[in-house]
Order: sequence, then structure tokens, then C-alpha cells
Amino acid sequence: MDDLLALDNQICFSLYAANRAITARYRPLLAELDLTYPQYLVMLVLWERARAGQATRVSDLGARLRLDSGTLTPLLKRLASRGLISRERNADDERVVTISLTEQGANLRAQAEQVPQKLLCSLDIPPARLLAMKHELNSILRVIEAREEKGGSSA
Amino acid sequence: MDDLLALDNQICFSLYAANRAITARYRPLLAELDLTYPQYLVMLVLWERARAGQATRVSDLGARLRLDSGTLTPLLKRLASRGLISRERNADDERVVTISLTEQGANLRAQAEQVPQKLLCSLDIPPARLLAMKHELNSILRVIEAREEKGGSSA
DNA sequence: TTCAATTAAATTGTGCACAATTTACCTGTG
DNA sequence: CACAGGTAAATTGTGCACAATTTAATTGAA
Repeated sequence: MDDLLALDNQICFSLYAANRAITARYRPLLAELDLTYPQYLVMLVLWERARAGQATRVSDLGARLRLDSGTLTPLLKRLASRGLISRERNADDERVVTISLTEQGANLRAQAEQVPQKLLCSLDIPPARLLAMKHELNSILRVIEAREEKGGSSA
Repeated sequence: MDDLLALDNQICFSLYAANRAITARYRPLLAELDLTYPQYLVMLVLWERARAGQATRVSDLGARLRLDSGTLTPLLKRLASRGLISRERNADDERVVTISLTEQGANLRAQAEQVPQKLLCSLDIPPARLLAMKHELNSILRVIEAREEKGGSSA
């Protein structure tokens, strides 16, 4: 049975299933913050950049999370309507929208700090193993994204 | 810098990004078959079970792909409207819907056979490495799903 | 200066995911 | 038989992803 088409032989299915399973593990933890998983990722970037004193544009979030404005614009509007962030057109370049944390949004970080630890407990997998896996995934991601620039489907 | 909240320290983000990157690699290949990625997964299960002479219910697809009827019902309706599958209520248990391949759906397998090979080329990553990764992902998936049954967020 | 080309974000439209509810049907017990 | 309890799929509603187009602003030549 060396069937390349068998579901169990698709790496991508393992990735797809594992991703959804882990996201499902996050869900109850993030529900306490009233955030979805993509919203949580956006907040992580914003907290990080705020600490570094960097302003954040929609396109910065897009570059970091590999998401386009079609995904981000409505997501950011929802975060804004909840009072966690503000969205402002730049004065010197009206095309650009700058995203800033409100005080409430900045304060949410304290609660979020417990999420990674809780998730690790909830997974109950040796952290070293998760770390190794993360490196492997990142390295694969780099390969894929490198090829993307060269437009390339090989053969 | 041991900040657990840093985006780069979230395993889940690597998983999320890698999953989307690989799915994006599939997209042009599957577009030739006029299938989305989840539709492709459903077809894989159907081809596999048809070969084994097994009938397939909506819930079988759900169990295999970890998807519920909320996702599957509309997806299956789209496949049916394209003539790739048929959906029929069971005679002896009217709650159950059996999914069968049409001739057209069965024939599509021939074209799909080239997809895994093309994807491997397009990724240009040593297959052994992908295989190792798949095993690791599956093993993590098993741990998560085992805990799920016991309801369990640890501590 | 003028206007074609670019750029940033928003909009539109399709298709997942998934929670929650609903509908229809089956099964077992009294 | 009646009917409570459970099961299978469908429906409803929200929120991503992402392709494709649009809007508005900026830049850079000729």
C-alpha cells in the first residue's frame, strides 16, 4: 500500500488536522478574553510592537501574519468596536491606516499572559518536543515562502 | 527574551502559517480539478472507501476529517451539484445520508493521482523530512484527541 | 505639470469551520 | 402502544481566508 493518494499519506492533512485541533484547544482559553484565535494573533503583534515603540499599519500586521486586508479590515473593525484598538488614517499618507492599542487593549495583555502556560498544560506534550516541531515548521515555511518569490512550481 | 507571549514563541502560529502556506501550494494544482482543499480531502476519503467497497455516510466523513455536518452538508451539496457525488437518504434509517461517487467523481481520481507528486516537487523539501514531520504531527494529534475524550484541560 | 503606474486599504463574493439549534427519525422501556 | 431519550443531518449565524475588484492617494517619469 504505497498509495500516494491515501488520506493518511497526505502530510498536509496532518497539518490541517493538527492545526484545527490545537486551535480548538486555544478556544476556551481565548473565550475568557473574548478573542478568536486570529484576533489573538493580531493582539500579540500589537503588544509586541507597542513594547518596541513601533507604530503598526494594517500592512505590518499583514506581513507578519500573512493575511491580507480582506481578512484584516473586518477583523480590525471588530476589535475597534470592542474598544481594544483604534484605527486612524495617516496624516501624511492618507492611504495608510495606523492601528493603535487603546488602554483597554494594552491592559488585556496581563490576562493574555497566562494563555501560553495554560495551553502547554492543556496539551501535556513535552515542551522540547513542541519546540523542535516549531523549528521544523518554521524551516518548512521559510522554504515555501522563498520559493513563492521565485514564483515557482519547480519542474 | 523569554517572552512566552511573543508571536515567534507560539508553536501554534507556526502551525497556522505553515498550514496556510502549504494549502496555498495545493490551490493551483486543485484548481485544475476545480476542487477546493477540503473538497479534495472529502474526495480522497470517498475514493479510498469506494476501493475498499465501503459505503460512506456523512458521519463517516466527519469522523475521518474531524468535520461536522455544519461544514460537510453545504460542501457535499456543492460536490453533488457538480455531479461528482450523489446524496441519498437511507431506506432503512432515514436519518442517515449515504454519499456515493458518480462515475464522473470516480473518474476524477485519475487526474488527482498526479497531485501529490506535483506538490512534492513544488515544495522541494526532502520527502523523508516531510514524513518525519507527518509522524510528529499525527502523534501530537493523537495526544490532543485522547485528552479531548477525558474532557481535559489538565491542572 | 500631467497623467500613467503603484500602492494601501476597503469592498465584494465564495467557501470553509464551528457553535448552537432544529428537524426528523429511530430505539428501548414501561 | 406511548413516549422519553438519543442519534444523524440540516439549518442558522458568526468569523475567518482569499481571490478579484474598487477607491483613493501617492509617486514618478515625460
